[in-house]
This record gives sequence, structure tokens and C-alpha cells, in this order.
Amino acid sequence: MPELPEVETIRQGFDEAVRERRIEKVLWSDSRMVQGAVPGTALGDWLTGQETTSVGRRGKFLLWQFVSGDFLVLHLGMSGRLRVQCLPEAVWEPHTHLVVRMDDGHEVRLRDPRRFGRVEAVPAGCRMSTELGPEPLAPKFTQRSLAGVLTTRRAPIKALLLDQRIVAGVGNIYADEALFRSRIHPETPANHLTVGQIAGLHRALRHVLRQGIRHGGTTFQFFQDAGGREGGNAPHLAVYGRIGEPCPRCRHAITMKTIGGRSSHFCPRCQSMKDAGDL
DNA sequence: CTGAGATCCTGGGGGC
DNA sequence: TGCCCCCAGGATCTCA
Repeated sequence: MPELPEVETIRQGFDEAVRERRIEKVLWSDSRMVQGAVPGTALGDWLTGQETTSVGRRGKFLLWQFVSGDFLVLHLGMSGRLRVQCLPEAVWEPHTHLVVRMDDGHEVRLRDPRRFGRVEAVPAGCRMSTELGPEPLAPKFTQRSLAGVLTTRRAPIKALLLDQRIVAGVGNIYADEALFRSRIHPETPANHLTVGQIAGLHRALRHVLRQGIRHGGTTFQFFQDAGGREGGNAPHLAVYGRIGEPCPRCRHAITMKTIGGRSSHFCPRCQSMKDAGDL
């Protein structure tokens, strides 16, 4: 559930709390969530004593970067929450998988009831194991680069937007919102999109992601930022979670259909398949 | 390589 | 009312 705007919102509070602070103690960890070169049982030793430079983000991944050059990758899955709190912490919340105490008494807690989240310790000079496409808000992500990876593919555009190797950080909510905004039917085969449609999709992706960040993320079920606050973007969603409600553009009812194994919300009237039927 | 589908996991919602 | 079932979601794996 946390997509790029939600992860970026968490990153801001997380970075503020741990920047230039040293890890004093790793209080507890669930080794089942840990992947990569450093096994879960060794994670505590590996982290203890590390001094933070800053917290970065790549797609939906948080990058906890250390002076040593090592970094810890955190992925929140769908129900993961990362919270920074001050000690003493009296309340123990269920499904806490990782607790990291900083030298100023702050605690970073990772909770994830559904365990889709992952943690990966990456030694200096190494790369995280996941291959990711371009950052959608970076200059390298252009209409042309997006067209380049879409025109050879015949899968539904919705499915490809969820592929992190195409573009990093887009999930179900922002994919549906961007397709609505650019008036593209989610089942349109990517290689049937016109240059104009891809340009519109590129613009729409950046718009909905920026809007999500500006409103502190979308809270639909689980999302909270590092301070426990909910995001304010949900009222700005046009189609996601609005089945049966009138389309904000044409008033036709929003519908939902499973595409590529994921629920897709769209307006069947103004998101047309256009050229897809001409053969 | 590409695309489709299964898999993991559990709170909460739907249906009876 | 209560209980069982099933499903959402992201990344990754398998299979054709």
C-alpha cells in the first residue's frame, strides 16, 4: 500500500529523526523479514554502532545510509509502518519486527502485520538485490524513455505500470489515478498507445505522484507517516476506491475490474480503448 | 524474453 | 448475532 508518495512522506520524518545519529542497540528483529547477504540473525550486530548519514528513497524502498558506506534497505510491503518515537516507550504494539534504538533515545520501529515487508542489509560498494526502473520524478524519466520501454510490450498498460522495472514507485492507487487523468483504459495494450497518450501518461504520473507527496500520502487503510499521522491525499483521488461514484469528469459511474491480477478503478466512458479495436 | 498466474500473510469484510 | 471464508496488496517465483 505505501507507494512512492507514502514512502517519501515517511522518509522525511525518518531522516529528520536519525540523521547523524548512531545506532545504539537493535532491540529485536524478526529474521524472517531479512533477505540478502547479511542473515537476519546477524542484523543486530551489523547495525549496532552504525552512524547515519541520511535516509534516502528509491522507488518504494527506504535507504538508511551509514557513514561506513553500508546501508539498510527497508520495504514496507502493504501493511508496513515505520514509526519514530521517543523513549521511554510504554506501549508495545503487536507485529513489531524490528526495533532500533538511536544514541539520543529515539526508537525506530518497523511493524508489519501482513509481513510483506522486507529488510536487506547492503554492505558498502554493493547494490540492493532488486532491479528498479527510473525514478518517475527524476529528470531521466522522460516521455521518450517511457515510450521506449512501452512500445515493444503488448501487456495491459496497467500491469506494466505496476512493474517496478518499468518505472519505480508506482503502485495500484497512483497507476489507476494516472490512467484516469490521461484518459487511458487500463487494459489498453502498451504497444497500442499513441505518442500523445504516452506523453499524457508521463505527465499524469508525475502529477499524481507530486500531488500525493504534497498531501502527505494517501491513507486508505494502513498508511501513517513516521510520526503516526495519516495522509491527506485520499479526498483528492478521482477513481481509486470510488466504485459506483460519479466520474469527476463525465459523471458516469466508476467501475472496477481485475486486470493483471489487481483491482483497477476507472471510468468506462472517458477512459476509452480508442485505437485498440481497429484491426 | 514476455506474459500470466501462483505465492506469501493476516485483518477485516461479506455472506449465510 | 455469530462464524466461516475469502480476499487485498507488492514483489518474486514458476511455467508455458
